[in-house]
Amino acid sequence: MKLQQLRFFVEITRQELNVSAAAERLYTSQPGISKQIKLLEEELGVGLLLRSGKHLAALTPAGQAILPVADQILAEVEKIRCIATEHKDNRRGSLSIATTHTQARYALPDVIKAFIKTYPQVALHMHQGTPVQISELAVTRRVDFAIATEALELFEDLVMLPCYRWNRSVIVPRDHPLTRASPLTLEAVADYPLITYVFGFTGRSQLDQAFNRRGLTPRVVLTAVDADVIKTYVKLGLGIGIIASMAYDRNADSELCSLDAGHLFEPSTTKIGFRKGAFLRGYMYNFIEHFAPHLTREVVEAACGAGTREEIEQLINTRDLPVR
Amino acid sequence: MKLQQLRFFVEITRQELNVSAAAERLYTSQPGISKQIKLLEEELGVGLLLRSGKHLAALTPAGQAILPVADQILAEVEKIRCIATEHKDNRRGSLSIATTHTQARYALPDVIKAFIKTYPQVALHMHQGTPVQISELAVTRRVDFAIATEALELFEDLVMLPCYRWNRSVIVPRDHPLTRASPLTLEAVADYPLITYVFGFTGRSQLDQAFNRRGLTPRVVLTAVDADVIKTYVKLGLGIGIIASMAYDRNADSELCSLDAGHLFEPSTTKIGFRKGAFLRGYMYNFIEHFAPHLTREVVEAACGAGTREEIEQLINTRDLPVR
DNA sequence: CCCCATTACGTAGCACGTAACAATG
DNA sequence: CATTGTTACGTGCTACGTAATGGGG
Repeated sequence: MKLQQLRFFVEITRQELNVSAAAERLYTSQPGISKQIKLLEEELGVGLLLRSGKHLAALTPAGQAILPVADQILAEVEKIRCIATEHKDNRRGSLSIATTHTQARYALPDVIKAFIKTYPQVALHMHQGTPVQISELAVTRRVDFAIATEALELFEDLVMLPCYRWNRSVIVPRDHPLTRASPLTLEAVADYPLITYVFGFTGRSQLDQAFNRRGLTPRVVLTAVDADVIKTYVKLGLGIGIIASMAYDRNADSELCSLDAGHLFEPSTTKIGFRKGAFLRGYMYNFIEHFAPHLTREVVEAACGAGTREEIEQLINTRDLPVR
Repeated sequence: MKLQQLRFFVEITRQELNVSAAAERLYTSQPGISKQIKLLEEELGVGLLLRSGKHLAALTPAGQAILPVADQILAEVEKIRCIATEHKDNRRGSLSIATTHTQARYALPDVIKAFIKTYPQVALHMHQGTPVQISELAVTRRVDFAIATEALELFEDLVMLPCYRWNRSVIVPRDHPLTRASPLTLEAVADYPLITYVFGFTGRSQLDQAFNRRGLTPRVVLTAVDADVIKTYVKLGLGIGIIASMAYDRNADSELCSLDAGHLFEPSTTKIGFRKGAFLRGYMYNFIEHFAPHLTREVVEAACGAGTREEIEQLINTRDLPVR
């Protein structure tokens, strides 16, 4: 058995059983892959792929059972490489982060800036996507970290650490009637056409929950994935916006007025997630701690050692999180 | 990176950094290993082994970090082989069991007999040793199962499933005064010179505990690892014996009398253990279930999935175990 | 008829073994 | 001086690429 053979096998399944595509992705020839797979099957004495005529149709039961193990092996080979690099030069490497617009635009810049300054030799890669896409990137090891408020908990293979809590503000054009409503109530907010996040983004679920619980059905006229778009349409007078408080910038958004709505909604928690069993470089621990000071290396390592999410929750009490 | 290189590296550490010994054990040449290690270090860009003069002195920090990952990879390669064999022919294979004399001689024979009959193509290997040796064999994957009453719980890397409970009998020569003591008491037992198991074997700790709790210090004149030896010396009149009840055979031991002592001692629990993450062949599940009928495949799989020992205890209530 | 997997075949690279060498206790 | 690790070198194997073949949709 060769590591290559496992690599070939895994890649074929990743490419939906298309050997040619796998060959291309691995920069090798398609007959080479074909042959190695055949050799592997021969050595194991059992077929891995079902051939129907001249193309691959499915995995055999053996193939299905072996695939996750092969995948795991390849991940651990990477882990060895990673450990080696860490010991060779712990200031050089790369860091891939997948996150949503909100985090990338409003929560991360300061951290990233400081990080680049501390680790100029670490290549940073930022990926953006929906919470589900982000999580999948982390699960499939294409990024080191996923940072998001939603969806991370859906993936069993992610270690997920709460970073900070935040709440929302209602943003309205200057001298909008709501600026005089004091205190601000859900009912008052529900009176106006609403512009907010798309479902599945940036704590949208908590938002809906709050209205539902009060039996209110706000008139949502427009949804967007990011606060910048929302603010733009609020400025156009199409409605009032509800966005994460951190997304309001007093200077840049001087045409708008921000009304704190922290008392109207349950706070949301932004989390950082990474694949279980991943090897974290020294600078990765450092990044996490920059982003969420309570997540020291010790805490993160303890959380990795913990088996279940309940154990992690015991380690990190959500109520103690910093609030933004 | 090649699997061989990892194999070489792991084997060198297993052989206490002796490359020649590793070469011998892997049926290859020592220069070959030397070179591959060098290549591996070169590829990773970091030393794995510290050379002092002309022999290896220690692992570098990188080597220490990489070793367990390499070991894990090799284990998973084996796992793949194992899965393949299972799918190829699920009645053929091998089963290695490490256990103590007591289990091998008195608890296992029936199970083994039935097993061999069901799976004539499975090569059975029985290893004997102290509970600690047995556990280590399982941890280092040299055997599939460890079966013992003691020590298994000391090894974090073992999944450990309770199989049955048992208690002790006092064995005495025919027409010994104790045969007329009714009911049998600890005090009465402590009056006579005692022959029983060596410490660390076959529930010896529970035995000591019982006496201690009553402030008794029995006069132990002889200890042995197995009941056969104990019985021999009891027959010679050197003292009375305390052995696992199952070790008394009415026919073979007709010169001796067995007095049930179940009311004097806490029952002991015999467990079966195997390395975490191991792939269990179909016949292995079958073996376990033969040995401990409550450990069905479903229960065992659930226990493997469970993270902690507490979770396993919830699955398998010790008080519901069969008693022998 | 195009796409895709397999077979055939040649080559370049490399893993491994033998032999010689060096260092250590 | 015996043991052990490294260097040198030759060879046989094999992984991989190119070209040709064959089946399916």
